[in-house]
Amino acid sequence: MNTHLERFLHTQLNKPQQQAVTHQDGPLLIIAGAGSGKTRVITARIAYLMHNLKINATSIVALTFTNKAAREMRERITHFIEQGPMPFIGTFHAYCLLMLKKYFHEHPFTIIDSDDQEKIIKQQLEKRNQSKELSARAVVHQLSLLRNKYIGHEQIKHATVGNQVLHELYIAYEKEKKICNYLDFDDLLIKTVQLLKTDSRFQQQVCRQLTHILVDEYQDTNVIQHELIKQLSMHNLTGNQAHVCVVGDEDQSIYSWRGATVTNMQTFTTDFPNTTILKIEQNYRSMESILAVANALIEHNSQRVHKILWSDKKGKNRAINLISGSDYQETDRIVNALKAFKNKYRLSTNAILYRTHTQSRILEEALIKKGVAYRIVGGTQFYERAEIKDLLAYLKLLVNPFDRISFFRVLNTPARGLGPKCEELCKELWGKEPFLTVHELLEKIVVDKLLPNSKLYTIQHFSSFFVNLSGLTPSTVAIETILERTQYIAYIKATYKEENATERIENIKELLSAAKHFENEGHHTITQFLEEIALLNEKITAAKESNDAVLLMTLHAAKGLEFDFVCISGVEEQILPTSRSQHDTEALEEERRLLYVGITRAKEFLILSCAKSRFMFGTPSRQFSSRFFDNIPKELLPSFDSSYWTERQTEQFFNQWFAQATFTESTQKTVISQAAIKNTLNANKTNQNDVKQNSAQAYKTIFKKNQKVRHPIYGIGTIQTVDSSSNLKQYAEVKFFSGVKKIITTFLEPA
DNA sequence: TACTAATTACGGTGG
DNA sequence: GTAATTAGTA
Ligand SMILES: Nc1ncnc2c1ncn2[C@@H]1O[C@H](COP(=O)(O)OP(=O)(O)OP(=O)(O)O)[C@@H](O)[C@H]1O
Repeated sequence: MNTHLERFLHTQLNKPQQQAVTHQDGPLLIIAGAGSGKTRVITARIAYLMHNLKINATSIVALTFTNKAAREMRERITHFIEQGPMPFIGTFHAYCLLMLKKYFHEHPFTIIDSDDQEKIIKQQLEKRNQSKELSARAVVHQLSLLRNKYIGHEQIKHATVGNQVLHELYIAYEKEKKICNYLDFDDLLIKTVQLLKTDSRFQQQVCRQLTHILVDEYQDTNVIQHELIKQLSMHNLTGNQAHVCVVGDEDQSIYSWRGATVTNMQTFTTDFPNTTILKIEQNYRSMESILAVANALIEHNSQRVHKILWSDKKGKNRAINLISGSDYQETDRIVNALKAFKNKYRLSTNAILYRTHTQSRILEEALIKKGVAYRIVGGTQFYERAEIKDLLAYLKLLVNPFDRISFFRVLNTPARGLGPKCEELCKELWGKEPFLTVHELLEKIVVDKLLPNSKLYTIQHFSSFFVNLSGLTPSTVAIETILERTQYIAYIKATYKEENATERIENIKELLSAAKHFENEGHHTITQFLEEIALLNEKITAAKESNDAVLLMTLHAAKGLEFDFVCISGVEEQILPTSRSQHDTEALEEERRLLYVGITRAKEFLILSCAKSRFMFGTPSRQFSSRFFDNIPKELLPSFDSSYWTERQTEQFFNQWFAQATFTESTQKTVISQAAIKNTLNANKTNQNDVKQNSAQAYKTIFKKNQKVRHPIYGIGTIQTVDSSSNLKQYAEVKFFSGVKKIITTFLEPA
């Protein structure tokens, strides 16, 4: 018996949690607020099942929607289960892929991402001369919603009746995928559910041993995932329904844009009769002053069941609203805050969260400049980079010779004279004979001499790239051979500038080391490699968590995680809530939940940050603080406008906030707002030296007419005139978005 | 016919 | 800032 676990069960869980962990009769639905220990229940329950009830690892499956949340679960479980087999813990998509890989062998398949989906639709739209009026992206999204909402091809098709265009596009899209042996992400779920319903052998193999199913973040599941759980629970050998345990929080539902519906939680009891419902309202994560902010905010949503979370962690003044003059200033302030907190907390317990990936760029710049280690989670992802996609396309062709998207991607990359005309010819031939492989098609072009001789030689050369390689070739060999034969590195060097080229070559090396990594794990062939990376988006780094770094990620990605210090950047109108949700109450409520999720990630300290101006799509824009601030009483969330603070003052501010807050456990009466304001005011009077020092330093920077410069408040501008007549100060007239301003050059830096 | 350089369009959260 | 598109050239 694992005494560590025993002790944990008795001392580290409250009553409802214990009940949830040990519950054995029928389905279980746990509705509990943020930070109330839902994930802890799931992980402890898995450990309990394995240790106390001696359930096999293979009989347990734990699912969730995002990679990050899945990883969090997996890591927490390793605290209980050090060795021996682990149950499957991962995303719905990963689980379905695994099942298809193991038990579905009718034909090999290639997994396509949303880029590829858009390409297929775009082609269809072009065929129909509608590529101008409809965006491929919108169509893909539309189809995805339907395919996640309706079960089975017929139902989906039926759902498109009434929209002739969508109907036809759906049919054409499905047909194209079939010809190319493609499965998109939605298909992983669709196919699995379909097989579970119709293929008794598949059903047997998948469900035979399955007796316990656990789902985290249930509020973010969509109809087909709900159906999957149902199917999975029905067919094990015991003849009884598998034990289903799901946990969720309606207030954290942030994926409705991809079909997630809290209805799944509301109707859970009807789909799973005799469900026991448990509720937990104690929050163990956040200081109560942070939780108060979250509670106040979420109260403003109309579509929710009233609940108030409470916390025992007494700490005052832990949440503030920080206002900056510009986005650049905002990032500087954030870095300052990080530096102040660094002494107590490891960097990796800090996170900067934002609404959109694009916001990360400017943060990244500031962090590099100030030498703070950081790690961006998600974002422009490794496997989305052009050079990686090119190489993977060659590899995918080895595995699936019907893969047209990959074929057209590499046919003329590196450029070899097989341009649009050649592409046109291929499409025409495939129109006539859809079931030709890429190689058969090229063969036909050569044999029938459908292009001038010089081109035919090029085609033969292209075909020779694939000779002696197959899906069974070891990954590294295949990658190296393709690199060699296509002269890909030389092409990169010739096409891109020095820096850019080396970066791309680095990425290619990274891909090679990922291949080596998987070879060492026993996935030797290129087929296996592609399967392994199909659902990945980040690169594989050997020592992932070892280097301590601040985490940067979207609010969506942060769900299910927790950090000592959280800073949410860009809490502004147009960003959070996003401009697209302005007039849609439901969408606005989801934005509010998104902020709620962000706030409730913080354990000790929280900054909601906004700037008065920001570069949006390359142009500067006046920003207004988010309407959500109006939902939070000022007493709970004091505001500080830092627009005119010097760096010294900023440091002092954060140091003081931090120092004061750390001893709030004792009766602490001064509120930070007073103390901090006093402090900043004093600093303003006494810190003249700062300015002088700065000016002496900055005077060395020579500013010229037409030079692009950056100002902490006005952002980027162009110098019109420079006035160096005074020997104390240098002035410059700078043209900003907001107009021409006369500025002391001390405040400028080259942009 | 294809390549290169210049111009223009576009931009949300994830698997 | 990037990707797709377009105009101009080999
Ligand atoms: N009974 C408990 N006693 C002490 N600490 C607890 C208890 N239950 C949970 N915690 C701690 O509270 C924090 C939040 O728990 P957990 O992440 O499981 O919550 P959650 O409900 O999954 O949160 P969210 O829904 O926000 O993702 C964790 O640090 C966890 O270790």
